[in-house]
Amino acid sequence: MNAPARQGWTDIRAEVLRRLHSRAWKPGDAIPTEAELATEFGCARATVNRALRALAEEGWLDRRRKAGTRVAVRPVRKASFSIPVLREDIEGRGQSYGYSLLRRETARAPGAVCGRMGLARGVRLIHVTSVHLADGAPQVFEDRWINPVAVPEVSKAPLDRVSANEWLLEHAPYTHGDIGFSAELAVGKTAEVLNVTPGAAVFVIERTTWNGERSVTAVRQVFAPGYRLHTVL
Amino acid sequence: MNAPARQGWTDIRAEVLRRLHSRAWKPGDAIPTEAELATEFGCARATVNRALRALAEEGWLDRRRKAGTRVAVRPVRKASFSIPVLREDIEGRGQSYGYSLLRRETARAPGAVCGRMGLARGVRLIHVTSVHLADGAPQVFEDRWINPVAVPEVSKAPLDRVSANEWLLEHAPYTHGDIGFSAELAVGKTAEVLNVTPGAAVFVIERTTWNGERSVTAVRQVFAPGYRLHTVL
DNA sequence: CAGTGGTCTAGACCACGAT
DNA sequence: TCGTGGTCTAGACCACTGA
Repeated sequence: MNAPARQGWTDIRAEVLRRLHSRAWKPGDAIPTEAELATEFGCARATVNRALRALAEEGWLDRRRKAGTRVAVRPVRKASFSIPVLREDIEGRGQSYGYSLLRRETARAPGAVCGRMGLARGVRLIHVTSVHLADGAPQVFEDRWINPVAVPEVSKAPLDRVSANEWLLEHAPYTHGDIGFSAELAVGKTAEVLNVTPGAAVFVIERTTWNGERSVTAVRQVFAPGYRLHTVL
Repeated sequence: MNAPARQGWTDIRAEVLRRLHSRAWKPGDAIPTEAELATEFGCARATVNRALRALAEEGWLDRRRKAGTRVAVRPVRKASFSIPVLREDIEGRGQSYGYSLLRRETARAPGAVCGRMGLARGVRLIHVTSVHLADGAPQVFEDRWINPVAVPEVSKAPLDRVSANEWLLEHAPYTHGDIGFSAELAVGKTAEVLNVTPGAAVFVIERTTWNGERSVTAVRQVFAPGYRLHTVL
Protein backbone atom coordinates (compact mmCIF):
# COMPACT_ATOMS: atom_id res chain seq x y z
CA MET A 1 0.00 0.00 0.00
CA ASN A 2 1.02 3.53 -0.48
CA ALA A 3 1.26 5.47 2.71
CA PRO A 4 1.65 9.00 1.38
CA ALA A 5 3.61 11.25 3.66
CA ARG A 6 1.80 14.19 5.17
CA GLN A 7 -0.16 15.84 2.40
CA GLY A 8 -1.59 19.31 2.28
CA TRP A 9 -4.37 20.35 -0.04
CA THR A 10 -1.81 21.97 -2.32
CA ASP A 11 -0.12 18.60 -2.75
CA ILE A 12 -3.39 17.03 -3.69
CA ARG A 13 -4.08 19.87 -6.08
CA ALA A 14 -0.68 19.31 -7.67
CA GLU A 15 -1.24 15.58 -8.03
CA VAL A 16 -4.63 16.05 -9.66
CA LEU A 17 -3.17 18.67 -11.96
CA ARG A 18 -0.41 16.21 -12.87
CA ARG A 19 -3.02 13.64 -13.86
CA LEU A 20 -4.76 16.23 -15.97
CA HIS A 21 -1.55 17.20 -17.73
CA SER A 22 -0.55 13.61 -18.27
CA ARG A 23 -4.03 13.11 -19.70
CA ALA A 24 -4.65 10.19 -17.37
CA TRP A 25 -7.91 12.06 -16.84
CA LYS A 26 -9.07 13.53 -20.13
CA PRO A 27 -11.37 16.43 -20.86
CA GLY A 28 -14.94 15.37 -20.32
CA ASP A 29 -14.02 12.46 -18.06
CA ALA A 30 -15.56 12.16 -14.65
CA ILE A 31 -12.94 11.84 -11.94
CA PRO A 32 -13.35 9.94 -8.66
CA THR A 33 -15.63 11.37 -6.01
CA GLU A 34 -14.27 13.35 -3.10
CA ALA A 35 -14.79 10.41 -0.80
CA GLU A 36 -12.83 8.08 -3.08
CA LEU A 37 -9.97 10.50 -3.45
CA ALA A 38 -9.93 11.09 0.28
CA THR A 39 -9.44 7.37 0.75
CA GLU A 40 -6.75 7.19 -1.90
CA PHE A 41 -4.81 10.09 -0.47
CA GLY A 42 -5.47 9.09 3.08
CA CYS A 43 -6.89 12.40 4.19
CA ALA A 44 -10.20 13.93 5.16
CA ARG A 45 -12.76 14.65 2.49
CA ALA A 46 -12.61 18.33 3.39
CA THR A 47 -9.00 18.41 2.30
CA VAL A 48 -9.82 16.90 -1.07
CA ASN A 49 -12.69 19.36 -1.33
CA ARG A 50 -10.29 22.25 -0.76
CA ALA A 51 -8.03 21.07 -3.57
CA LEU A 52 -10.79 20.33 -6.07
CA ARG A 53 -12.55 23.58 -5.30
CA ALA A 54 -9.37 25.48 -6.04
CA LEU A 55 -8.96 23.66 -9.36
CA ALA A 56 -12.57 24.35 -10.24
CA GLU A 57 -12.13 28.04 -9.52
CA GLU A 58 -9.10 28.02 -11.77
CA GLY A 59 -11.16 26.53 -14.55
CA TRP A 60 -9.64 23.06 -14.71
CA LEU A 61 -12.65 21.18 -13.39
CA ASP A 62 -16.41 21.39 -13.59
CA ARG A 63 -18.23 20.37 -10.46
CA ARG A 64 -21.91 19.69 -9.91
CA ARG A 65 -23.75 18.04 -7.12
CA LYS A 66 -24.90 14.58 -7.90
CA ALA A 67 -23.26 14.75 -11.31
CA GLY A 68 -19.80 14.67 -9.82
CA THR A 69 -16.57 16.29 -10.93
CA ARG A 70 -15.43 16.31 -14.54
CA VAL A 71 -12.37 17.55 -16.33
CA ALA A 72 -13.28 20.82 -18.01
CA VAL A 73 -13.72 20.19 -21.69
CA ARG A 74 -12.41 23.56 -22.57
CA PRO A 75 -9.38 24.62 -20.56
CA VAL A 76 -10.71 28.14 -20.35
CA ARG A 77 -7.89 29.63 -18.41
CA LYS A 78 -9.09 32.69 -16.67
CA ALA A 79 -6.69 35.55 -16.81
CA SER A 80 -6.96 37.95 -13.96
CA PHE A 81 -5.21 41.21 -13.46
CA SER A 82 -5.43 44.23 -11.29
CA ILE A 83 -7.21 47.17 -12.75
CA PRO A 84 -4.42 49.60 -13.52
CA VAL A 85 -4.27 52.21 -10.80
CA LEU A 86 -2.60 54.86 -12.88
CA ARG A 87 -0.40 56.36 -10.20
CA GLU A 88 0.99 53.00 -9.17
CA ASP A 89 1.24 51.79 -12.70
CA ILE A 90 3.36 54.77 -13.63
CA GLU A 91 5.41 54.96 -10.46
CA GLY A 92 5.91 51.22 -10.71
CA ARG A 93 7.80 51.82 -13.92
CA GLY A 94 10.08 54.20 -12.14
CA GLN A 95 8.52 57.30 -13.63
CA SER A 96 7.16 60.29 -11.76
CA TYR A 97 3.40 60.59 -11.69
CA GLY A 98 1.59 63.78 -12.54
CA TYR A 99 -2.04 64.75 -12.85
CA SER A 100 -3.78 67.69 -14.38
CA LEU A 101 -7.46 68.58 -14.28
CA LEU A 102 -8.61 69.83 -17.65
CA ARG A 103 -12.21 70.59 -16.95
CA ARG A 104 -14.93 70.05 -14.43
CA GLU A 105 -18.57 70.84 -15.04
CA THR A 106 -22.11 69.73 -14.55
CA ALA A 107 -23.75 68.79 -17.79
CA ARG A 108 -26.32 66.63 -19.45
CA ALA A 109 -24.68 63.31 -20.17
CA PRO A 110 -24.69 61.93 -23.70
CA GLY A 111 -27.18 59.18 -24.38
CA ALA A 112 -24.46 56.54 -24.56
CA VAL A 113 -23.23 57.42 -21.09
CA CYS A 114 -26.74 57.44 -19.65
CA GLY A 115 -27.27 54.04 -21.18
CA ARG A 116 -24.11 52.57 -19.71
CA MET A 117 -25.01 53.95 -16.31
CA GLY A 118 -28.62 52.91 -16.46
CA LEU A 119 -29.89 56.46 -16.04
CA ALA A 120 -32.60 58.41 -17.78
CA ARG A 121 -31.47 60.26 -20.89
CA GLY A 122 -30.46 63.84 -20.38
CA VAL A 123 -29.76 63.57 -16.67
CA ARG A 124 -27.23 66.05 -15.33
CA LEU A 125 -23.99 64.56 -14.10
CA ILE A 126 -20.57 65.75 -13.02
CA HIS A 127 -18.25 65.69 -15.98
CA VAL A 128 -14.51 65.63 -15.38
CA THR A 129 -11.76 65.43 -17.94
CA SER A 130 -8.14 65.14 -16.97
CA VAL A 131 -4.78 63.89 -18.05
CA HIS A 132 -2.33 61.69 -16.20
CA LEU A 133 1.35 62.30 -16.79
CA ALA A 134 4.40 60.09 -16.67
CA ASP A 135 7.62 62.03 -16.23
CA GLY A 136 5.67 65.05 -17.39
CA ALA A 137 4.49 63.50 -20.63
CA PRO A 138 0.78 62.87 -21.25
CA GLN A 139 0.09 59.23 -20.61
CA VAL A 140 -3.65 58.87 -20.21
CA PHE A 141 -6.57 61.06 -21.20
CA GLU A 142 -9.48 60.47 -18.90
CA ASP A 143 -13.09 61.40 -19.56
CA ARG A 144 -15.31 60.67 -16.59
CA TRP A 145 -18.96 61.11 -15.61
CA ILE A 146 -19.93 60.89 -11.97
CA ASN A 147 -23.42 60.39 -10.60
CA PRO A 148 -23.90 63.02 -7.86
CA VAL A 149 -26.85 61.11 -6.50
CA ALA A 150 -24.61 58.17 -5.72
CA VAL A 151 -21.73 60.33 -4.52
CA PRO A 152 -23.09 63.60 -3.11
CA GLU A 153 -19.78 64.52 -1.48
CA VAL A 154 -18.25 64.79 -4.93
CA SER A 155 -19.13 68.48 -4.94
CA LYS A 156 -16.51 69.02 -2.24
CA ALA A 157 -13.87 66.84 -3.86
CA PRO A 158 -10.60 68.68 -4.57
CA LEU A 159 -10.36 67.25 -8.05
CA ASP A 160 -7.83 69.90 -8.99
CA ARG A 161 -5.34 68.21 -6.70
CA VAL A 162 -6.40 64.60 -6.47
CA SER A 163 -7.41 62.58 -9.49
CA ALA A 164 -11.04 61.51 -9.56
CA ASN A 165 -9.61 58.05 -9.89
CA GLU A 166 -8.08 58.15 -6.44
CA TRP A 167 -10.71 60.31 -4.80
CA LEU A 168 -13.47 57.91 -5.78
CA LEU A 169 -11.51 54.86 -4.65
CA GLU A 170 -11.22 56.51 -1.27
CA HIS A 171 -14.73 57.92 -0.95
CA ALA A 172 -17.06 55.94 -3.13
CA PRO A 173 -17.01 52.21 -2.58
CA TYR A 174 -18.55 50.13 -5.27
CA THR A 175 -19.97 46.68 -5.36
CA HIS A 176 -19.50 45.72 -8.98
CA GLY A 177 -18.96 47.00 -12.44
CA ASP A 178 -17.89 46.13 -15.93
CA ILE A 179 -14.86 46.91 -18.00
CA GLY A 180 -14.06 46.83 -21.68
CA PHE A 181 -10.85 47.10 -23.68
CA SER A 182 -10.52 48.17 -27.26
CA ALA A 183 -8.27 49.80 -29.82
CA GLU A 184 -9.09 53.10 -31.43
CA LEU A 185 -7.57 55.86 -33.47
CA ALA A 186 -6.57 59.00 -31.64
CA VAL A 187 -8.40 61.94 -33.14
CA GLY A 188 -9.39 65.48 -32.25
CA LYS A 189 -9.08 66.48 -28.64
CA THR A 190 -7.78 63.09 -27.62
CA ALA A 191 -4.81 63.34 -29.95
CA GLU A 192 -4.29 66.92 -28.89
CA VAL A 193 -4.26 66.16 -25.17
CA LEU A 194 -2.02 63.14 -25.55
CA ASN A 195 0.17 65.16 -27.86
CA VAL A 196 0.23 62.53 -30.58
CA THR A 197 -0.32 62.61 -34.30
CA PRO A 198 -3.98 62.15 -35.20
CA GLY A 199 -4.41 58.62 -36.49
CA ALA A 200 -2.17 56.96 -33.90
CA ALA A 201 -3.44 53.72 -32.40
CA VAL A 202 -4.46 54.03 -28.78
CA PHE A 203 -5.54 51.56 -26.15
CA VAL A 204 -8.87 52.38 -24.54
CA ILE A 205 -10.37 51.18 -21.29
CA GLU A 206 -13.99 51.93 -20.53
CA ARG A 207 -15.30 51.15 -17.09
CA THR A 208 -18.58 51.61 -15.27
CA THR A 209 -18.97 50.94 -11.57
CA TRP A 210 -22.00 50.52 -9.35
CA ASN A 211 -22.78 50.63 -5.69
CA GLY A 212 -25.71 48.33 -5.36
CA GLU A 213 -28.41 49.40 -7.78
CA ARG A 214 -26.91 52.84 -8.25
CA SER A 215 -24.31 53.65 -10.85
CA VAL A 216 -21.37 55.57 -9.47
CA THR A 217 -19.23 56.51 -12.41
CA ALA A 218 -18.50 55.81 -16.04
CA VAL A 219 -14.99 56.48 -17.22
CA ARG A 220 -13.13 56.27 -20.47
CA GLN A 221 -9.34 56.21 -20.35
CA VAL A 222 -7.31 56.59 -23.49
CA PHE A 223 -3.70 55.46 -23.18
CA ALA A 224 -0.84 56.95 -25.13
CA PRO A 225 0.48 54.83 -28.01
CA GLY A 226 2.67 51.96 -26.90
CA TYR A 227 0.71 51.13 -23.80
CA ARG A 228 0.46 47.44 -23.12
CA LEU A 229 -1.64 45.66 -20.54
CA HIS A 230 0.14 42.54 -19.42
CA THR A 231 -0.57 39.70 -17.05
CA VAL A 232 0.26 36.07 -16.35
CA LEU A 233 -2.03 33.12 -16.80
CA MET B 1 -28.27 39.55 22.71
CA ASN B 2 -28.48 38.93 19.05
CA ALA B 3 -29.00 35.33 18.18
CA PRO B 4 -28.35 35.44 14.47
CA ALA B 5 -30.34 32.90 12.56
CA ARG B 6 -28.40 30.21 10.79
CA GLN B 7 -25.52 31.89 9.04
CA GLY B 8 -23.48 30.59 6.18
CA TRP B 9 -20.08 31.90 5.22
CA THR B 10 -21.67 33.91 2.43
CA ASP B 11 -23.78 35.74 4.98
CA ILE B 12 -20.70 36.56 7.00
CA ARG B 13 -18.95 37.68 3.84
CA ALA B 14 -21.90 39.94 3.05
CA GLU B 15 -21.95 41.43 6.53
CA VAL B 16 -18.23 42.18 6.47
CA LEU B 17 -18.58 43.68 3.02
CA ARG B 18 -21.42 45.84 4.34
CA ARG B 19 -19.14 47.16 7.08
CA LEU B 20 -16.51 47.91 4.51
CA HIS B 21 -18.96 49.78 2.31
CA SER B 22 -20.44 51.68 5.23
CA ARG B 23 -16.86 52.55 6.14
CA ALA B 24 -17.37 51.27 9.67
CA TRP B 25 -14.06 49.58 8.91
CA LYS B 26 -11.88 51.90 6.88
CA PRO B 27 -8.98 51.20 4.56
CA GLY B 28 -5.90 50.42 6.59
CA ASP B 29 -7.85 49.49 9.69
CA ALA B 30 -7.29 46.17 11.36
CA ILE B 31 -10.50 44.23 11.79
CA PRO B 32 -11.26 41.76 14.59
CA THR B 33 -9.49 38.42 14.59
CA GLU B 34 -11.15 35.31 13.26
CA ALA B 35 -11.76 34.09 16.79
CA GLU B 36 -13.47 37.32 17.79
CA LEU B 37 -15.68 37.36 14.74
CA ALA B 38 -16.54 33.72 15.28
CA THR B 39 -17.78 34.63 18.73
CA GLU B 40 -19.72 37.61 17.46
CA PHE B 41 -21.40 35.67 14.69
CA GLY B 42 -21.83 32.61 16.81
CA CYS B 43 -20.17 30.23 14.43
CA ALA B 44 -16.99 28.21 14.12
CA ARG B 45 -13.75 29.98 13.31
CA ALA B 46 -13.45 27.93 10.14
CA THR B 47 -16.61 29.56 8.85
CA VAL B 48 -15.26 33.03 9.46
CA ASN B 49 -12.03 31.94 7.84
CA ARG B 50 -13.94 30.87 4.74
CA ALA B 51 -15.60 34.26 4.46
CA LEU B 52 -12.50 36.33 5.10
CA ARG B 53 -10.42 34.20 2.75
CA ALA B 54 -12.94 34.82 -0.01
CA LEU B 55 -12.82 38.57 0.61
CA ALA B 56 -9.04 38.52 0.62
CA GLU B 57 -8.98 36.68 -2.70
CA GLU B 58 -11.30 39.31 -4.09
CA GLY B 59 -8.92 42.01 -2.99
CA TRP B 60 -10.97 43.59 -0.22
CA LEU B 61 -8.77 42.48 2.65
CA ASP B 62 -5.10 41.92 3.34
CA ARG B 63 -4.33 39.07 5.65
CA ARG B 64 -1.08 38.13 7.30
CA ARG B 65 -0.29 35.76 10.09
CA LYS B 66 0.35 37.45 13.35
CA ALA B 67 -0.33 40.85 11.81
CA GLY B 68 -4.02 40.10 11.48
CA THR B 69 -6.52 41.15 8.85
CA ARG B 70 -6.68 44.68 7.52
CA VAL B 71 -8.94 46.47 5.09
CA ALA B 72 -7.08 46.75 1.83
CA VAL B 73 -5.88 50.30 1.45
CA ARG B 74 -6.42 50.19 -2.25
CA PRO B 75 -9.45 48.25 -3.39
CA VAL B 76 -7.52 46.72 -6.24
CA ARG B 77 -10.34 44.88 -7.80
CA LYS B 78 -9.05 42.04 -9.84
CA ALA B 79 -10.76 41.62 -13.14
CA SER B 80 -10.76 38.14 -14.53
CA PHE B 81 -12.00 36.92 -17.85
CA SER B 82 -11.77 33.91 -20.04
CA ILE B 83 -9.22 33.95 -22.76
CA PRO B 84 -11.25 34.31 -25.91
CA VAL B 85 -11.59 30.97 -27.62
CA LEU B 86 -12.19 32.32 -31.08
CA ARG B 87 -14.68 29.76 -32.28
CA GLU B 88 -16.84 30.14 -29.21
CA ASP B 89 -16.43 33.86 -29.15
CA ILE B 90 -17.69 34.13 -32.70
CA GLU B 91 -20.41 31.50 -32.49
CA GLY B 92 -21.49 33.06 -29.21
CA ARG B 93 -22.37 36.16 -31.13
CA GLY B 94 -24.56 34.15 -33.43
CA GLN B 95 -22.14 34.25 -36.33
CA SER B 96 -20.78 31.29 -38.25
CA TYR B 97 -17.18 30.44 -37.56
CA GLY B 98 -14.67 29.86 -40.32
CA TYR B 99 -10.97 29.16 -40.40
CA SER B 100 -8.40 29.28 -43.13
CA LEU B 101 -4.78 28.21 -42.98
CA LEU B 102 -2.61 30.71 -44.81
CA ARG B 103 0.78 29.14 -44.43
CA ARG B 104 2.64 26.49 -42.54
CA GLU B 105 6.39 26.13 -42.53
CA THR B 106 9.42 25.39 -40.46
CA ALA B 107 11.61 28.41 -40.07
CA ARG B 108 14.11 30.18 -37.89
CA ALA B 109 12.14 32.24 -35.42
CA PRO B 110 12.80 35.96 -35.12
CA GLY B 111 14.83 37.03 -32.14
CA ALA B 112 11.82 38.55 -30.43
CA VAL B 113 9.92 35.28 -30.58
CA CYS B 114 12.90 33.29 -29.31
CA GLY B 115 13.17 35.73 -26.46
CA ARG B 116 9.52 35.44 -25.48
CA MET B 117 9.76 31.66 -25.60
CA GLY B 118 13.06 31.48 -23.78
CA LEU B 119 14.79 29.69 -26.62
CA ALA B 120 18.16 30.15 -28.25
CA ARG B 121 18.21 32.61 -31.10
CA GLY B 122 17.74 31.18 -34.54
CA VAL B 123 16.11 27.94 -33.42
CA ARG B 124 13.83 26.36 -35.98
CA LEU B 125 10.15 26.32 -35.06
CA ILE B 126 6.85 25.55 -36.74
CA HIS B 127 5.39 28.75 -38.09
CA VAL B 128 1.68 28.92 -38.80
CA THR B 129 -0.32 31.86 -40.03
CA SER B 130 -4.07 31.72 -40.41
CA VAL B 131 -7.21 33.74 -40.39
CA HIS B 132 -10.39 33.20 -38.44
CA LEU B 133 -13.63 34.22 -40.09
CA ALA B 134 -16.97 35.40 -38.77
CA ASP B 135 -19.78 34.95 -41.24
CA GLY B 136 -17.11 34.67 -43.88
CA ALA B 137 -15.43 37.96 -43.05
CA PRO B 138 -11.86 38.06 -41.72
CA GLN B 139 -12.03 38.55 -38.00
CA VAL B 140 -8.63 37.60 -36.62
CA PHE B 141 -5.23 37.27 -38.21
CA GLU B 142 -3.13 34.80 -36.28
CA ASP B 143 0.62 34.42 -36.42
CA ARG B 144 1.86 31.53 -34.36
CA TRP B 145 5.14 29.79 -33.56
CA ILE B 146 5.11 26.32 -32.09
CA ASN B 147 7.99 24.57 -30.37
CA PRO B 148 8.22 21.08 -31.94
CA VAL B 149 10.33 19.90 -29.03
CA ALA B 150 7.46 20.57 -26.66
CA VAL B 151 4.82 19.27 -29.05
CA PRO B 152 6.36 16.62 -31.33
CA GLU B 153 2.98 15.45 -32.58
CA VAL B 154 2.43 18.82 -34.18
CA SER B 155 3.96 17.47 -37.37
CA LYS B 156 0.89 15.28 -37.76
CA ALA B 157 -1.63 17.96 -36.87
CA PRO B 158 -4.20 18.61 -39.60
CA LEU B 159 -3.81 22.36 -39.31
CA ASP B 160 -5.49 22.84 -42.65
CA ARG B 161 -8.75 21.72 -41.09
CA VAL B 162 -8.46 22.50 -37.40
CA SER B 163 -7.10 25.78 -36.11
CA ALA B 164 -3.83 25.52 -34.24
CA ASN B 165 -5.73 27.22 -31.46
CA GLU B 166 -8.04 24.28 -30.99
CA TRP B 167 -5.57 21.57 -31.85
CA LEU B 168 -3.15 22.75 -29.22
CA LEU B 169 -5.85 23.06 -26.59
CA GLU B 170 -6.68 19.44 -27.23
CA HIS B 171 -3.18 18.04 -27.57
CA ALA B 172 -0.76 20.28 -25.74
CA PRO B 173 -1.66 21.03 -22.16
CA TYR B 174 0.12 23.92 -20.59
CA THR B 175 0.87 24.87 -17.06
CA HIS B 176 1.19 28.61 -17.29
CA GLY B 177 1.77 31.51 -19.59
CA ASP B 178 1.50 35.21 -20.04
CA ILE B 179 -0.71 37.44 -22.10
CA GLY B 180 -0.55 41.02 -23.25
CA PHE B 181 -3.05 43.37 -24.84
CA SER B 182 -2.26 46.39 -26.95
CA ALA B 183 -3.48 48.63 -29.71
CA GLU B 184 -1.68 48.89 -33.03
CA LEU B 185 -2.14 50.15 -36.55
CA ALA B 186 -2.97 47.60 -39.19
CA VAL B 187 -0.31 47.70 -41.88
CA GLY B 188 1.02 45.53 -44.69
CA LYS B 189 0.02 41.92 -44.67
CA THR B 190 -2.09 42.32 -41.57
CA ALA B 191 -4.28 44.94 -43.19
CA GLU B 192 -4.40 42.87 -46.34
CA VAL B 193 -5.49 39.69 -44.61
CA LEU B 194 -8.07 41.45 -42.47
CA ASN B 195 -9.20 43.32 -45.55
CA VAL B 196 -9.05 46.71 -43.88
CA THR B 197 -7.57 50.03 -44.86
CA PRO B 198 -3.95 50.33 -43.75
CA GLY B 199 -3.88 52.61 -40.73
CA ALA B 200 -6.94 51.18 -39.04
CA ALA B 201 -6.70 50.63 -35.29
CA VAL B 202 -6.58 46.98 -34.32
CA PHE B 203 -6.65 45.17 -31.01
CA VAL B 204 -3.76 42.80 -30.50
CA ILE B 205 -3.36 39.91 -28.09
CA GLU B 206 0.03 38.28 -27.68
CA ARG B 207 0.27 35.13 -25.66
CA THR B 208 2.99 32.67 -24.75
CA THR B 209 2.27 29.39 -23.00
CA TRP B 210 4.51 26.91 -21.24
CA ASN B 211 4.34 23.34 -20.12
CA GLY B 212 6.63 23.27 -17.15
CA GLU B 213 10.00 24.65 -18.15
CA ARG B 214 9.32 24.22 -21.83
CA SER B 215 7.65 26.85 -23.97
CA VAL B 216 4.86 25.48 -26.12
CA THR B 217 3.76 28.28 -28.34
CA ALA B 218 3.86 32.01 -28.89
CA VAL B 219 0.96 33.54 -30.71
CA ARG B 220 -0.04 36.96 -31.91
CA GLN B 221 -3.67 37.57 -32.76
CA VAL B 222 -4.76 40.72 -34.50
CA PHE B 223 -8.47 41.47 -34.27
CA ALA B 224 -10.43 43.30 -36.91
CA PRO B 225 -11.34 46.90 -36.08
CA GLY B 226 -14.21 47.21 -33.65
CA TYR B 227 -13.28 44.26 -31.51
CA ARG B 228 -13.88 44.80 -27.84
CA LEU B 229 -12.83 42.61 -24.94
CA HIS B 230 -15.38 42.90 -22.17
CA THR B 231 -15.80 41.52 -18.70
CA VAL B 232 -17.44 42.23 -15.37
CA LEU B 233 -15.71 43.22 -12.18
C1' DC C 1 -35.31 9.24 -4.45
C1' DA C 2 -30.56 8.92 -3.68
C1' DG C 3 -25.74 10.25 -4.80
C1' DT C 4 -22.47 13.87 -4.75
C1' DG C 5 -20.70 18.15 -3.67
C1' DG C 6 -21.34 22.22 -0.22
C1' DT C 7 -20.88 23.57 4.21
C1' DC C 8 -20.49 23.59 9.28
C1' DT C 9 -18.43 22.24 13.66
C1' DA C 10 -15.21 21.82 17.68
C1' DG C 11 -10.87 21.02 18.43
C1' DA C 12 -6.08 20.61 17.28
C1' DC C 13 -1.50 21.61 15.57
C1' DC C 14 1.37 24.25 12.64
C1' DA C 15 3.98 28.18 10.30
C1' DC C 16 4.81 32.66 9.62
C1' DG C 17 6.40 36.88 11.16
C1' DA C 18 5.76 41.28 14.07
C1' DT C 19 7.72 42.82 18.09
C1' DT D 1 8.49 34.61 21.55
C1' DC D 2 3.88 33.91 20.87
C1' DG D 3 -0.38 35.82 18.54
C1' DT D 4 -2.77 35.20 14.31
C1' DG D 5 -4.04 33.09 10.28
C1' DG D 6 -3.53 28.41 7.66
C1' DT D 7 -4.83 23.94 7.55
C1' DC D 8 -6.46 19.32 8.89
C1' DT D 9 -9.77 16.10 10.92
C1' DA D 10 -13.93 13.13 11.67
C1' DG D 11 -18.38 13.44 11.58
C1' DA D 12 -22.72 15.51 10.42
C1' DC D 13 -26.43 17.58 7.87
C1' DC D 14 -27.94 20.00 3.90
C1' DA D 15 -28.98 21.24 -1.09
C1' DC D 16 -29.04 20.42 -5.56
C1' DT D 17 -30.01 17.57 -9.31
C1' DG D 18 -29.66 13.26 -12.29
C1' DA D 19 -32.22 9.26 -12.89
